[in-house]
Parts: sequence; C-alpha cells; structure tokens
Amino acid sequence: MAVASRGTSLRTGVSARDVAEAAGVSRAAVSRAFTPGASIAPQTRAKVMKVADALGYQVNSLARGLIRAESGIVALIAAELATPYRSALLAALTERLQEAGKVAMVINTDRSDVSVERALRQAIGYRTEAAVFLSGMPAVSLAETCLRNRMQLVLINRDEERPGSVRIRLDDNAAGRTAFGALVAAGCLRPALATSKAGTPSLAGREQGFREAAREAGFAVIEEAVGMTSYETGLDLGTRLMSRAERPDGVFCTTDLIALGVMDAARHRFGVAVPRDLSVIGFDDVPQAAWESYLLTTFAQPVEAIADACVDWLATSKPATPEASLVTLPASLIWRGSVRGRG
Amino acid sequence: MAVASRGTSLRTGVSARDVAEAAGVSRAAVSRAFTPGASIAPQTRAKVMKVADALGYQVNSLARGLIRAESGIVALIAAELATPYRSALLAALTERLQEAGKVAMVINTDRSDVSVERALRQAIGYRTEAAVFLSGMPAVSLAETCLRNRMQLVLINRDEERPGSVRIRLDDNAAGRTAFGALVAAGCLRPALATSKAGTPSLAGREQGFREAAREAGFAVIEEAVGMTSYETGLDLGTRLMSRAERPDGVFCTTDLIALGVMDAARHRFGVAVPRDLSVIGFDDVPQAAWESYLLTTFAQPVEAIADACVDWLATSKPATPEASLVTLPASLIWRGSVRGRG
DNA sequence: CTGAAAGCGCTTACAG
DNA sequence: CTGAAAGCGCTTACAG
Repeated sequence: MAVASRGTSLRTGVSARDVAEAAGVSRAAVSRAFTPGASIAPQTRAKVMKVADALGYQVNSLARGLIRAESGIVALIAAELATPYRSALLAALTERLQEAGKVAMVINTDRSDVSVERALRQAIGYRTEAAVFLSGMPAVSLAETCLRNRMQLVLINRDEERPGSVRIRLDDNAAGRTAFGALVAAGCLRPALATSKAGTPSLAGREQGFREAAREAGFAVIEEAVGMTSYETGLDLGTRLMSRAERPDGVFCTTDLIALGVMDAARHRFGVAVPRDLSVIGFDDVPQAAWESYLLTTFAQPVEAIADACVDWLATSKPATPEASLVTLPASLIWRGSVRGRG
Repeated sequence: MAVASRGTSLRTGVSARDVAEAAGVSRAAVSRAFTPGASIAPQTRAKVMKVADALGYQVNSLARGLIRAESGIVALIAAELATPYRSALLAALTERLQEAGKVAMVINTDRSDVSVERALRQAIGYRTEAAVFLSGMPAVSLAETCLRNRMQLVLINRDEERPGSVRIRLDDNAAGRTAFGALVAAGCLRPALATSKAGTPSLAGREQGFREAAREAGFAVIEEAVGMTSYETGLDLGTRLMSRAERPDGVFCTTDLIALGVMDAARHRFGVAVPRDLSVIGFDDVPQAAWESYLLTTFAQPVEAIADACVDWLATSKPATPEASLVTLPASLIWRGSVRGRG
C-alpha cells in the first residue's frame, strides 16, 4: 500500500488521472498532450492543457524518467568552484544547458572522496544522462563509473581518451609558443616560465609550447614551479624569480592567478616595475586581469565557446557512440599593459 | 508495454529483481537492505549487499522518489554565479549539501525568464525538496511557485518573510555602524558612502547603519550611488568621489568589488594614496581583498556559517512548517591595510 | 486519433 | 524478520 491516497500526487496533489477525469479524456491522452509530436488531435491537446493549467498539473519527471530514456539531467563535476575561471565556466555551462532544456546537477569534488562517491551514486540513481568534468584532474575512477553507467562524458581540458566521450581542449601548446614570441618581440632577453606543480594537461601544454619556442630560438628559459595553482603560489613564484642573482625580464605564467601573484610580489616586495623591468603574460583572462592595478596581458579562455561545444555535443551525439571526439579551441592573446612596448 | 525487457533496468541492466533472484530473497528484502533502519536480519542484508555489489546494482532514485517523500534534491537558484562572493557561497553550499547526503541542482537566473521558468518546472518535476535563493532579488514569482509546490524555502539575504521558510541574513546594520566607527577612529573627517543602485536588502542595511551612526555622531556623509554591484561601478564611484571639490578622506563601500574599484580609481586615476589620503573599508572579504595590491580592510561574509545554517535547517525542519524562521549572522571586521593607523 | 492495459523499478503496510 | 501484493505516476505498443 502506498503512502498517498489513490490517484493523488504526493506533492502537488494533482496527477494525470485528475486532469484526465476533469477533462473527460483518458490518462493516455493527458500523457500525449505533454509529449511533443505525440499523435493527438489539436483540440484534445488544447482541452487537456487548459484543464492542466487550471489544476496546476505538472508532469512528474520521476515517473516519466522511469520509462523514457532521457532524464534531462547532466552532472557537472568540478573542484575549486570559487575560483574565477572555474566559476565562469560553471556559469556559462549552467546557462547553456538550461537553454537547451537540460538541468544541471553539480558535484563538488573538493572534499572527501566519500561524499563525492555518494553524490555520484545519487546522480547515477537519477539516471543522469551525461557528466561534464570541468576539473583538471578528478579521480579517473569517477569517469569509469560514469561510463559504466552509460552516461555520456564530456572532458574539459583532460587528457585521457574514452570511448563515447568528447574532449574539449584549448590549443595550449600554440599559446605557449605565442607567449614566448610576444616576450621576445618586447625585447626580453631572460625569459622565464612560472607555473604550478598541478601537472594538469593544459598547464603542461602551455609549458611545453613555451619551452619549445625558446629552444628553437636558442634561448635558455628560467623555470620555477611550485605548489598548487593559486594567487599565493604566484606570490611565491614571483619571490623566487626576483630573488635570483640574474633576474628574468619577462615571464609567462601558466595561469592568471599565478601571474597576478607574480606581479604583486615583484612590485610590492622587490620594487620591480611592470612592464618596465619585467613583462608578464598570463592565461585565462580572469576578470581581475583587467583591473587597473594589473592590466595583465593574457590569453582568453573561450568559456562561452567551451560551453557551446559541450552542449552541442550533448544535444547531437547519441549515447554510447563508440568513437571519441576531440574539439580544440584557440586561446587568443589579449593585449593590455603588462608587456613592454605594447598595449 | 514498456521499452526495456522485463525486470531489466534501462540503464545499468540490473534491477532489484535481479539481485533478489541471485541472492535468493524477495524484492522487498533487497529494498530493505538499502533502507537504513529497515527491519531486516543482518546476515540477509550482508548477503544482499554482496550480491548487489557483484552485479553493480544501484537503487533507482527515480523509482524510489516516486514513493518516498524526499527526493534528496535541492535547487540552488542564483544569478551572477561567476562573481567572487556568489561563487564562494555556491561552493560552500554544494559541499555541505553533499555531505548531508543531498544533491544540488543549480538554476541560473542570469538569462531569459523563459529558460529559468522551464528549469524551475523541471526541478519541480523532480520533486525537489527545497529551493535556496542565493541572489539578492530574483523574481518573487519564483519563490511563490516553489512554495505552491510544497518546497522548503531558504532565502539568503532577502527581505520577504514567507510561511515555512528560513531567512538567513547578516547583521548588515551593525556592520555599517562599525564601519563608520572605524573610519572616525582612524581620524577621518569627511566620511563617504559608496554603493550601487542594486537596492538589495543587504546593501540597504549596510547603508542604513552607516548613515545612522554618522547622524548620531553629528557627521554629514558624502554619498554616491551608481549602477550595478561590480568592480566597474567601483571605478565609476571612485572617480566621482575623487572629482569632488571636497574629497572624502574615508569611504565605506558596501561591497568589496566596489571597494577595489574605488581604490583603483583613487590611486591610478587621481594619485591618491590609500590609506594615507583615503581610508577604505569594504564588505564580503572576497579573496582579492587580501591580495597585496589591495590589502583591503573589510567585513567577512561568514560563507561557511551561512551554508551550515542552510543545511541544518533543511535537515531538521519538516516540510510545510507553518512558522518562518530567521537566522541572523554577524559579519566581523578583518583589519588589513586600507584604513589609516591600523593593520 | 483514442482508450484499456501492461509495465518502468521501487517501497511499504499487511499477514505471517 | 520475511514475502506477496498493491501501488507511486507515468508512457507506449496494441487494437480499434
């Protein structure tokens, strides 16, 4: 025996049966009225809709999801949600998803694996259609679990290829090369690379590109890598760089947060003028990069384009497609005031 | 006739029936094994769990939600997700909710009302238990809709009282008063108030407190209010303030983003030294406030405490409680370097 | 185009 | 403690 009284929704108090009775049609007709493209006479649909509206009826997605394949739910799996870049991506994604008629469930992987595991189980329990991994590197096992449960997978800035998933990434290598070129063009003779130890594929790509371009041009690059990706490690990195006997005169930071920290350390702790004594280039184009204290020259993350690519793929691709796709987006350099002689 | 073959889950391929058969128990036993506190023998549960694990069985929340009252889903309704304060709140909330065994669905209200309306309908369709409004002021009608569908409501920094909901707010008035006191104690003679025109209850409270304290102390306050709450309006506000014949020597900004903009305008556009010529106090304690270019003295938003209060209330309060609750949290002043003579 | 019926996967009184 | 049975609210072949 179930909890609610017969034919009455637990929540709204009105089910399809009620609408059917009030409209003088069958339950099936009510269902058809709410299914686009179902075979139902226009007048019947109109009548049903009118009654449904009057009664405040809403289709119960729980029941519908039990039968139909698609739940309309997509899980957004991410860490460091409060970070400028990550939050911008999350905002863009929720907006696009919503416009595509989907709904976003977010799973925060910052904390204990236990709660993440449980949250993911819960998402699976709701027959979530797809999982989007926004983070540099959440546990590989999570992706496995999603796959095993036949979710579509979208991997943003990650490395591994998986059957039936898309990877959306930027051309990080090209950006690293461009950064080196910009520094040299600004007259830098002692180029440096400042990065974290996160070891994320996107960071690695930027580092690689920068190093390659330097090698090809016959330059030695001063490298410094430390901690996690944050403003604080930028401060640390800047301090290390400026404490060297031979100070660099240009630095490519693999992230804006790092670049901003490097600038602050150089200026406030060493009295180094940017860009006069030190040219700085960042990556992400976080809002703070445009603030008047920084005016950082940096690469823009095409956040909107990433969100679009993600939602497009979800909309068009069929679940369990065998082949994996790859979308590579460009990151373009935004000139502001932190590189000598430009901007 | 349904789509999948008999007794087989659409997704995982394994249902409770399969587990029951393999374990040699009834379907009810399987259900009980997955229900904490259900009346089932320990050995039976162990046996079921073992088989379930081996088969990769997961409870289908869709089906469970159809019967049980709680879905475990809570909707987070917010605008400006990419803003430092809002994203910090979102991060804290998702984390806490997750630890409490709930799952967060986020509805982004930045864009078209159409998609918001639809997303909310979808959340309702999933029998979402509660809605948390993080924004200053989303459409009142949304809250009405939630209420009509018997969701619990958590209103953060909002004004309206509603039956069966909690309001979580800060003591903004006290903060405004404290800010005034701090400015006067620093020797300011021409205190100013810089705010946006958002007209949010929290902003209004801070403004009020500041004005009241000034009036009581016999000071006239220089006021400037403009645009939305952002760094850019801070820049605008700072420019207006510094363009006055009689420049203020201390300013309380109702938000950190505004304060940071005011500082940048004062320093970079007018060569005004902070805190020597101008003391600045903000509100929120956004990460950027601690950056070395700013070292802003500001009030800390107790983001974690807000999230805790929200989740606690959700966990303890029963749906459809008639009386509304109010939780008021203090905002404490964090001394850094933007006020003369302190920090 | 329409309705009666079966079924989605689960839970929960009921009777033992 | 356990199982058989009813039911949650919906959708979809099937037969008309």
